[in-house]
Amino acid sequence: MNTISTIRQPGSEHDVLTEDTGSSIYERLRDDIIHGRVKANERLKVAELASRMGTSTNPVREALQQLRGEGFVIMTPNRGARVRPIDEEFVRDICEIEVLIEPALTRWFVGIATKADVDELERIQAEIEALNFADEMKHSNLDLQFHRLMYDRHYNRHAVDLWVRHRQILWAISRGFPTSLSRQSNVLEEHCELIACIKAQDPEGAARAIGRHVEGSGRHIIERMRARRF
Amino acid sequence: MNTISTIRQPGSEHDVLTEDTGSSIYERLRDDIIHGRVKANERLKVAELASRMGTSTNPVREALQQLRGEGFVIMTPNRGARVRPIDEEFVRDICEIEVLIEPALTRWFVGIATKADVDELERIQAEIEALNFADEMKHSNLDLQFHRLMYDRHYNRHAVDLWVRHRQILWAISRGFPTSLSRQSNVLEEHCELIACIKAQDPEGAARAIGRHVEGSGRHIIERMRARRF
DNA sequence: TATTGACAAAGAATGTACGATCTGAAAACT
DNA sequence: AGTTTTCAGATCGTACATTCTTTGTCAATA
Repeated sequence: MNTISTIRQPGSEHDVLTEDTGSSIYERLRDDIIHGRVKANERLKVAELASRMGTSTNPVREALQQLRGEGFVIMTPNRGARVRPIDEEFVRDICEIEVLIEPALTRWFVGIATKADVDELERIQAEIEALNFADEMKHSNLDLQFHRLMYDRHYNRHAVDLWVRHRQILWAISRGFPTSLSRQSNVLEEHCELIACIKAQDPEGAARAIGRHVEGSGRHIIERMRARRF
Repeated sequence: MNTISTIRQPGSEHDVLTEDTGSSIYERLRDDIIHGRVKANERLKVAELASRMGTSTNPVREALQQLRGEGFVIMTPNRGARVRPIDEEFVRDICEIEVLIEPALTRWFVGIATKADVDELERIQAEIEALNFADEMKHSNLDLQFHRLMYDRHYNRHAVDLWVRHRQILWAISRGFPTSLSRQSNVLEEHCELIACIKAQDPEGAARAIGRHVEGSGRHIIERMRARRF
C-alpha cells in the first residue's frame, strides 16, 4: 500500500546540520564513495573511519552494512569492506536500467494524466526555462518535481523506489559538474516533447522521448566524468 | 511468533561452514520477513532478536542495517526497525521490473550466443525435463543454471545483480509452494520456445518468450500466495 | 646466496557487555 | 478532564575481548 516516503530523502535540504552529529555518517561515507574521494576497491577500515568521523566503531560498522545492502561496498567475511568502484560502467549500467524502467512508468502516466497534471508539468517546465540552469540546486529540485509528478502516483512502488535511488546516485555524481550548453537545450527540448506527447495521448511517443532523455543524461554524465580525469 | 526462526531448513544448500556465523543471522531474518513469519509493519526489537538468535545485539543491529539497505526493513531514528510488508503487490512489482529487464538481457545474449551455448542450454533443458519437477531444490538449481548461462556474461553487472536479488526473493517466497501442472507445462514450453528463438537468431522473439516466462511465473506465485491465505 | 617454509607478532574484523539517551505511555497531580 | 511527571523499555554509543588475517622475521635447505 502506501509505504509512502519511509525512505529517507537525503537530496533536498541537507548540510547545515552537518557537524559530527553522526546522523549522517552513512551519508558522508556514501558521498565519499560516489564522488570518488576514496579510490575504487580501497579497503575501508572501521577503526580508521571511526576516528576520522569522531565516533566509535559501531556506527561506522552499521553504516557500512547499510551501504553493503545498497551495493556501494563489498564485504567479505573477516576481511572487511572494500569500495565498489563508481566508474563510467556503473553509470552506464544504472542508466541502461532506467532506460528500461522510466519509459514504462511514463507510458502508464500518459494513461492517467489529467488536464491539471499537464498544466502543472507546463508550469514547472516554465520555471525551469525561466531559471535557465542558473542555480544547480534549484534546477535539480524543479527537475525532480517534474519527474516526480509523473512517477509518484504509479502503483509499482518498488520501481519508483529504484528510480529514486538511481536518481540520487546520478545526481550525487554529477553534482558540481557543469551542464554543457548542448545538453541544456536538449533537456528543455526533451521535456517539451514529452509534454506534447502526453497532451496528444501518445504513450509510445512519450516513452521514446523519456528514453532519449535518460540516455542523453547518462551520456552527458559519463562525458563529464571522463573530462574530470585530467 | 514464538518459534519464528528456530525451524531448521532441511535442504539448506549452504556450504558447510556458514552454519550459524554472522551472515546467517541476516539470512534468517530475511527469510522470516520474506516468508511472512513476522507480520507486516511489526516492530523488530534487537534485544529480543538477539536472544532468539543466541547472539549479542551487535550482529543483529548490523543485519538489520543491511536489510534496511536492501529495503526489507524500515528504520526510523531512535525508534527501531519495522518489517516492510511482503505481499502480492511486492511480488507483482518485482516481476514487472523483471519483465522489463530480462528481455533486454536475453536480447543481448542472442547476439553473442555460440553453438556451445545452445548445446548447453539444451542439455540443461533435457535434465529439467527428465527431472520433471520431482525435486523442488534440484529443479530450482537447474532453472538457475539455465538462466545464469544467458545472463552471467552480460556486461551490465548491476542489472544482473538486480536479477539475482529478485530471483532469490521470488524463490524464497515460492519455496514450499507446489507448482501447478499447467504451470509446469508452460515452463517447459517457454524454455523450448526460447531455445528455438536463440537458434533462429531471433532476438525479439526470444525477448517476448522470456517476457511471457517471467510474467507467467509471477502470476503463478501470486495465485499460490492467495491460495495460502485460506 | 637465494628461496622457501614455519612461526610469531601486529593489525583488523567480529562478538560481548554495559552505560547513556531517547521514546511512549501509564500514573499522579492540579 | 487535561496536563505534567515518572519510569520502564528500547535504541544508540563507547569500551573491551576474542578471533581471524596479514605481515615480517628467522632459520633450514638446495
